[in-house]
Amino acid sequence: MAEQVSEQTTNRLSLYLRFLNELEAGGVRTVSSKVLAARFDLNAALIRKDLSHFGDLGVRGVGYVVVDLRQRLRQILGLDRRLNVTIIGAGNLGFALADYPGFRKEGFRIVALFDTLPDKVGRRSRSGVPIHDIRDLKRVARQEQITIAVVAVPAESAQVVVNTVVEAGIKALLNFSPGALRVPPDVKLKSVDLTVSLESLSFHLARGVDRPPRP
Amino acid sequence: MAEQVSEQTTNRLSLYLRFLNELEAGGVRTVSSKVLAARFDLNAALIRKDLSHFGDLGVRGVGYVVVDLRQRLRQILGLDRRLNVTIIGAGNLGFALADYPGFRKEGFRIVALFDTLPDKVGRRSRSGVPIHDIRDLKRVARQEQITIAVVAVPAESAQVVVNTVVEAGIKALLNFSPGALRVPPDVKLKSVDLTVSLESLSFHLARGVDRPPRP
DNA sequence: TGATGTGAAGAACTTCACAGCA
DNA sequence: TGCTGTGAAGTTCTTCACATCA
Repeated sequence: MAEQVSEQTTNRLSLYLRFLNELEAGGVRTVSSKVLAARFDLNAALIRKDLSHFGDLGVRGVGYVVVDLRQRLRQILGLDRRLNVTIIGAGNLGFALADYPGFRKEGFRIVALFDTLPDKVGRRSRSGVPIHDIRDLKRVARQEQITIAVVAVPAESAQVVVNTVVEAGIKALLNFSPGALRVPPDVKLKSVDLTVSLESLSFHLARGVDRPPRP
Repeated sequence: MAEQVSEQTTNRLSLYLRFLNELEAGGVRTVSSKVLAARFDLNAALIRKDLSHFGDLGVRGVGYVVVDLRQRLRQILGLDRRLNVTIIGAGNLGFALADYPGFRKEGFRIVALFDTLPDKVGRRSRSGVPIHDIRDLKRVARQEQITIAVVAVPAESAQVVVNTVVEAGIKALLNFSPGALRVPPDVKLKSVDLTVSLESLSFHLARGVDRPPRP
């Protein structure tokens, strides 16, 4: 239970949790690894392995008790506490993310936007998130107890911004800028590279996605 | 050279290409797998393996000729042709993506937005992308030769929208909605799940990102 | 009986180490 | 000599198969 848990397992835990939310809302009492597997097109053993990292969460012969597993997953994922998020970069993407309803749903709160442009600073996003000057990041981060930063700035300024964020003591970053960024080992950086995603699609189109599957 | 190439390899090819663009702009003649490896914090052998899937692209004792490798990668990734992209969902996120400069850079052209709301249809995004009625998807897709669709709609409508896109003959989808979506085997679906990404960060915060690295 | 938890087998991916060639 | 291309070894992740237990 104290071992390393892989990134892949972690990501799947999120998916399981989302499904458990639905099941609980629907009043379902228990769920088996088989049902979870069917839902996500995964192997049932993989789901049991994923969950077994965190103790014996299931009941033999029965499956997993929905309310219990849901609560446990929320705890494991750290969603049982307040998570204050900031978005750096009040451009189109930053604004869209600030108002993205999906974030709010699982308990994340977008508490601040940051930018450098004087005519943006002082304003608010549509949903009311205030825009601060990036120079105030450290102070605001402490005041608002921000633990996660979303970086949505142009590629050129990405590394500088990331450095600023790290200096402000924030240990978890979700980055939307392209390019290789460096962070200290105690900081967790997760990147969403939109260009890589599109190019991967282009590759599949170029190759032909319908070539015969492995023999 | 005709074998299966893994998703992971494909994604890295995009990164290599981006770096080669910089090198070519800087007038650099050749680059070794070692230099590429240092840049991306990868093993040099991995880079050689990635590239060797596509023939003998390098020169022993020298490395890779920048202009040649760049051109070859663009070809492999299917970027040597026009790639017309549509965005389904003219909400905050859809608009932000439509105007995202990173897409245009590598030759992707956002040619259309789609939505269902009558007061959005007929308008244009800031950068001038016209918004169509989703019911016209099939016609517009053919007219504009759209090969890639970006899905940025609320979770509830995602599967319906994906079905519509598939019916319109589009074989490559980049999806931003949460949840498990189904597509036929000849369609390539790539999903960016923002909630999963944030929850993965939350997990690392909860566990402590600075626990001792593997012994 | 039915579904979990898990050691062992298998598959996929990465790194090592070196032959081979400019 | 220097760097690629690649078989073999190593590592990580997934699936199989079954003992175990409610």
